[in-house]
Amino acid sequence: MKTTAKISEAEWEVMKVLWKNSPLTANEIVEVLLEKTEWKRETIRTLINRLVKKKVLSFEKKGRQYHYFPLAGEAECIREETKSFLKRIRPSAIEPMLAAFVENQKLSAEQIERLRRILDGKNPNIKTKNSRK
Amino acid sequence: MKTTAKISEAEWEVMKVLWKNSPLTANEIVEVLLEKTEWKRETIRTLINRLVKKKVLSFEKKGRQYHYFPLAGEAECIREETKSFLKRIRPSAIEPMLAAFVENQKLSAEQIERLRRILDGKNPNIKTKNSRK
DNA sequence: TTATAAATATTACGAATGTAACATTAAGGA
DNA sequence: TCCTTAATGTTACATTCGTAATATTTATAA
Repeated sequence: MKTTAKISEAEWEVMKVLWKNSPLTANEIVEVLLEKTEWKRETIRTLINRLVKKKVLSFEKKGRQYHYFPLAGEAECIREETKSFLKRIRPSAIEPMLAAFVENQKLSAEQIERLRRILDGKNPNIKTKNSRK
Repeated sequence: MKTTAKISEAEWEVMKVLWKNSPLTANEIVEVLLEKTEWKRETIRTLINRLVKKKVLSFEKKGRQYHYFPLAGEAECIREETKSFLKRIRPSAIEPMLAAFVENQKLSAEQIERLRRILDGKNPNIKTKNSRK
């Protein structure tokens, strides 16, 4: 099932804004992103429109304004993106990836803990404790 | 330091071949990728040439053939890629990412174990319940 | 009712990407 | 030496992306 169209790097910025908080008018989105980025208003508008064309965003007309909201779920888009990301990496080269990953996101203790659980969960048959001691 | 030029998704396939085994002649690369992909020989040649232009690959002439080898290190490229990937994700949305990650790569027990160590290592100041056993 | 201003829509344009076809060069066999 | 063929090099072309500028529509104030 080919779920979501490919969202470009710049377009992700727009989606993040709306996943955090929606619906928002075009101008509200623009305001947020003028802060966070160097883009011109028009650039941001273009990105919004492209996302609508891709059917990742939609909007409801309220008078003269459009109120935008995401059609695609954040978790799902992230899964897609993750898959496409992982295709690039040779399995044997996974560690630099992980290291960069953990470095770049400053994970909270809880996140680390949950992450660890995910790891455990994926290998119910393996004894994880000190499996090679 | 802006180390490596951006490597496109298709180009990554070429790099993976060479990181696994190099130097290789153009034809050797082509053979490998004809197997793994649907690409025509010419497509693969184009990708190789673009990578040379990006200075991510280089080659040594041996008679009529070129022997290609990577200029950029795999680990470094992965770090770059990881960074650019993580920029897309809101920190709070990290879990779907992790889940997809662990699902998609079938990790060996060892990899899981090392991964766990990386997690431990990144938070020397936090005591997670198993970290200091 | 009409002008204005604030929305949205359309168009632009070069670089990168995916995907090749076609052209040229040079090494080795006839 | 000259031709063939296997290498490499050059060109192509439609999309997507980044980054906007310009045009058009429409709600509201005068």
